[in-house]
Amino acid sequence: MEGGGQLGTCLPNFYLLPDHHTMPLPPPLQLPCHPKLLQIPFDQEDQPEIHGVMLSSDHCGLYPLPALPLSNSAAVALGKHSAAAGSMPNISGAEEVATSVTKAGNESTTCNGSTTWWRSSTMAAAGEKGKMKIRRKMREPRFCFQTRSEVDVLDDGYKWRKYGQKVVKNSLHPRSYFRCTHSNCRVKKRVERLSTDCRMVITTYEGRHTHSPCDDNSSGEHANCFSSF
DNA sequence: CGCCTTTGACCGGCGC
DNA sequence: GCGCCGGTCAAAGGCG
Repeated sequence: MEGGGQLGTCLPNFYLLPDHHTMPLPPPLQLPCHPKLLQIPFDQEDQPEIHGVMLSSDHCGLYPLPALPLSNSAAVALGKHSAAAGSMPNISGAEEVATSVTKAGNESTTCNGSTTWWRSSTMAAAGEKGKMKIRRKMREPRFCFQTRSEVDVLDDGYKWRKYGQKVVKNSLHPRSYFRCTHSNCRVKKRVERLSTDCRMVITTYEGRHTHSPCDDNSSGEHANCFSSF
């Protein structure tokens, strides 16, 4: 399964967000190694939307989890507040936390949006193939980050079921497709290794969880359960 | 026995 | 229109 060696959680459960709400966060990714980069994919050109935070140095905790109703400002402030407040011990300074937004079609190959990722959900919703094109541009929020790791699949507190693996062009390593096992939760993630550096793992989340991580871990393995969503 | 991974087939979008 | 490509499905087998 997933989640080889886990690194100890080094992040608090709460961050002060810019709108002055104290938002409980899900357990951070428990990375077996150092995440190097958290990229922020975009959304539609007319609806730019930040989906994550880019971290430029080594950290042992990230919060790209789709359960977060991150607004644009929230995503930015998440990094700034947490770093500046010194609540993330491994973050050396706020200046190392940056954000970026790219637009559709300008994605890096590591975060490249699929052309049909929305198919199953929209097909189910539409009930017929002919209506798919109408919904073509509807996108789930996505989080993409890059991690240096020996294991392919990082333990982010959620339970995933692998539903496919595909060798993609210009990549030496196959891409794996996962779906959240929680009922009524359609969050997906893709995991692949960089062809240029096999130590780097690219993880892309699509959608937002409708539940907390602890819903998937009733054993209480994750002490940082958040209960507000 | 239930849940998981594996893997080939299938489908639709997109570029030419 | 055709072929390539990425994403998903679903059957089969494995494992606890």
